[in-house]
Amino acid sequence: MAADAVSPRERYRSQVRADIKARAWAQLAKSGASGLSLNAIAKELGMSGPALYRYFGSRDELITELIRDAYRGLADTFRAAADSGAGIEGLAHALRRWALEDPQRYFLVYGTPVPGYHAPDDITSIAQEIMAALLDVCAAAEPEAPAPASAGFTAHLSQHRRWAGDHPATPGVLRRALAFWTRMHGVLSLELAGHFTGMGFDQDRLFDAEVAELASGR
Amino acid sequence: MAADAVSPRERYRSQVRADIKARAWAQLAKSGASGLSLNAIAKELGMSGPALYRYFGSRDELITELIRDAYRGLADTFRAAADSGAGIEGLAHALRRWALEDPQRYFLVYGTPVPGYHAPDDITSIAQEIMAALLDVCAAAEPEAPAPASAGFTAHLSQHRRWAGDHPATPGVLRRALAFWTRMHGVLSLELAGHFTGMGFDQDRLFDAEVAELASGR
DNA sequence: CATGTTAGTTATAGCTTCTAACGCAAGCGA
DNA sequence: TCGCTTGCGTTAGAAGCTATAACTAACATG
Repeated sequence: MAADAVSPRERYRSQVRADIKARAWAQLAKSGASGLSLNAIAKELGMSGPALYRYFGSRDELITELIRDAYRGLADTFRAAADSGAGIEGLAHALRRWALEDPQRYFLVYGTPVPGYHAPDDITSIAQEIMAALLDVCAAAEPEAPAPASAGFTAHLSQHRRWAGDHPATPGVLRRALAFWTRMHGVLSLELAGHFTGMGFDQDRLFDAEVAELASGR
Repeated sequence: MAADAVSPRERYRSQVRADIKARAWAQLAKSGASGLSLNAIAKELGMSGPALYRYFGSRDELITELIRDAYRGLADTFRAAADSGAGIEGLAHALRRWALEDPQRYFLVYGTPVPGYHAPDDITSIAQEIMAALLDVCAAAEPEAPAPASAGFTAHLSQHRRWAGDHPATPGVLRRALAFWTRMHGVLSLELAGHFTGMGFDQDRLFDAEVAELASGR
């Protein structure tokens, strides 16, 4: 029955944690990760600084939680796209929508690394979920075009496929998944960082062109 | 005669500025931009905190100077490669060498943007130098392969080429330069951020494969 | 030599993260 | 229902940061 009934204390606690994270996301979007201030969040919530440490042990712990949620959201987005039968183009556009929704969230996952920082294990396992969904989509896509220029590397991949876990992907699919990752990240992160602003061309079209070349096996 | 003789004061001043920047680069490589501390640098140089403000007006000013130097170094690297007749492969490997030399320096240019920050004009003009060198190399490369998948975008580029300045590049060259930028950045920044570590494959080979596909017009 | 410039100092304000010690109130078990 | 425990929030404070202000000492120039 009420085996999963949460105590009022826990209800309140998780509510406050959610409030804190909501403010943290807002600050992150406005000022970036370096501008995230626990003190400021506490004041916004009407409580005084150190109270926040009841909910998150440190600033790093809060940021790690945000990173975890970002990975989780991206994994869900990829999984939903893969399960709904989206092809490579569909997955690419789902990725771009997710990224444009909150660029700083994207950079939390794929942005500048902090030299000392190591993500906890459960985050790397979410990263594997993302890769698995990507492999699913690539495997279901059109039979791969040859791509002779990187035939050697594809052969290399067939002997170094531990990162794909137990996914039954052909070497060509592995190659395609890596190409998806590197190319989509390349065009997307430059766009999100604003390196294309003022250049005059249509950024939607650039992305679509990259997707088209990728999907056509080129 | 001694019209360009610098006074001992100026000599000393620029020497101290250089010392400060050297320490700043070291801190940056070790702890990233967020871990850069003016106080720590001052103590390392044997002077007390506020003395440093004689040389740099603020922390932001110092970081902007580092960003400027990073852009300058990348522009020089590109220019040298272009002038020595390097092809697309040569330029790509020059870029990768420069990036691996100091990953945080690369991320200073192409990493996570800080929402409020706008680079001063002289930095964006260095960015145009970089683009010009890239266009030179792409223009001198093999006659462009068709790349039919993005023919529409190439046509779009031919009408939005203000960003190329007065460079006499064909639309195909413009397209190729953009592809170089997005793809090389994609694979490089993932490598530098450590997203490939532990995946098992050879990162040199992945980069070479991406370069090969790019250079073959695919 | 006198004067102005510049590099360094200390003191201080205001911000940050984070720890420690305390009070109060809400929930839980008997 | 009573009392105990648990946990939340408080203030105080340490240690760090950026940055400014006021002052001193050394230097360069008229």
